[in-house]
Amino acid sequence: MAGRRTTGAPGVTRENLADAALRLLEREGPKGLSMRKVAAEVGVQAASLYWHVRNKEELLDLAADALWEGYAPLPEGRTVTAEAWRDCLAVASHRLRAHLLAHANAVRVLAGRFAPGPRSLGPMEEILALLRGVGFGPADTADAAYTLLTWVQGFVLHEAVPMSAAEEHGATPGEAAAEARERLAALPAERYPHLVELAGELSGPGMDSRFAFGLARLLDGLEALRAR
Amino acid sequence: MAGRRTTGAPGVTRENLADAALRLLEREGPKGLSMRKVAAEVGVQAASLYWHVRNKEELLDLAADALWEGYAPLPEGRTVTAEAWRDCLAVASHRLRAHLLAHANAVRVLAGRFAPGPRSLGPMEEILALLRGVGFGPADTADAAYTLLTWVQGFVLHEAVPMSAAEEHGATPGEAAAEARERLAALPAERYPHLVELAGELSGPGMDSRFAFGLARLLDGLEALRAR
DNA sequence: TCCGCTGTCTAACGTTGTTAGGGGAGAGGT
DNA sequence: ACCTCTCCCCTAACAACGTTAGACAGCGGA
Repeated sequence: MAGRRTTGAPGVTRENLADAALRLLEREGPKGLSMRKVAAEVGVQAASLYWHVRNKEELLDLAADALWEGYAPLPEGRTVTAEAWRDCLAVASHRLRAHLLAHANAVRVLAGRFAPGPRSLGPMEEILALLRGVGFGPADTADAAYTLLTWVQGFVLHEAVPMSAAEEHGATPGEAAAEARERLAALPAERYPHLVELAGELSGPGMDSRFAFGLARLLDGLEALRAR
Repeated sequence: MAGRRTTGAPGVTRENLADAALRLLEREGPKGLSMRKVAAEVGVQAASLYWHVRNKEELLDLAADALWEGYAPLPEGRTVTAEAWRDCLAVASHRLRAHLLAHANAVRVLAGRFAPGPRSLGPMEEILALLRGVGFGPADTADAAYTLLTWVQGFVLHEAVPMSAAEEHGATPGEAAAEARERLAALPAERYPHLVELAGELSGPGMDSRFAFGLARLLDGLEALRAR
């Protein structure tokens, strides 16, 4: 038969459907995700999916949760010292970004869909634990974790969408960045003086350092709060 | 005839198509946006759209740009004093959030699509000007503006998606928040101890104060950088 | 008058999400 | 042995979608 699953437990389960959707998303891009293709991926006809899943919306929720499969919690046991909390939060943020960036196509489709499943709450729990563990109060912990997570996701969304779009168009990241820079520099300078001036700074491929900058500012802000 | 445009200059232009798409998005939600309906909204058959627009993707880019029509630049003229830059950045951020939140349905569809048009760069230019005006260097300005914008968009995305989804489902924001809290509280406490403990703090409808918190931390971080 | 351009139309293509209804395989009871 | 029930998949079809091809009406200029 044509399309058969390749990994994991055999049956047609909700879990396998979510995995298949994710696999398809990553392989064929956002437009390549249809019920029929997901069905084919698990070796079944499209209508059969509706036995396991209410509709496509629910499948996407499942996929959004399955995205976090294998997102390991921080190296267990070692409690976070009061001095090292900054570094711990930093590596947690970097891991978060890396994980999302590794599924750029999925991020593009599933953005804003994180919450329905328990697995997608893993990162939140991890960060909450970190903050509470070093003395932040309940309210501050909740707000700080929320700030950090929304920022990382907003950042990665901006990073992943052009990446995934460029790939779909058959361009390298470097080309895409260069084109973005040119578009900025070509703007009317009297209306957008600073954008034109900073075109080079804004559209470089140096996303790593940009992420580090934002993270440092955010952690500085949290440190100031903690110092009170 | 059935559907006719109601405002603006008469012809079928790219601009009017973008407006119609935006209007439709807000009125009927994300699934209500089809080429046929946009065409009907401007009083024309679907195929005619392709004279003005390459495809739906391009229409959405246009709409993402048109979202920023009427986003007035800050009260002109008055230069920002070195003491007031914090407040200025804060009101700029609040205006940004309010503007996005006023088009929650559109945000849900157009997320990550901000960049193609010049109008959507207005907020960026505004913030760049502010930062440069108070002494930040070129690189810091670019990174800081990027951080701020990505955070606001990530925040609003998380805020707008459940809002728009709940409305589609016919629920009030309060009900949606209560349901979210219950879902968090019902999680396995041994796997997600902090999420369960902080369910109340995390899922309250107090989005305004949560936004203010994140903004304050970010501005604190920027202030620390500037003080060096 | 004829030409070419602009902007719309009708008709159709293939694909999508989704529903209705049928059927077979296996378990369990009698 | 038979019946029945539940589970799971099937085929067939629907309306709606994005998109293309090609024809036609109105227009300005040669």
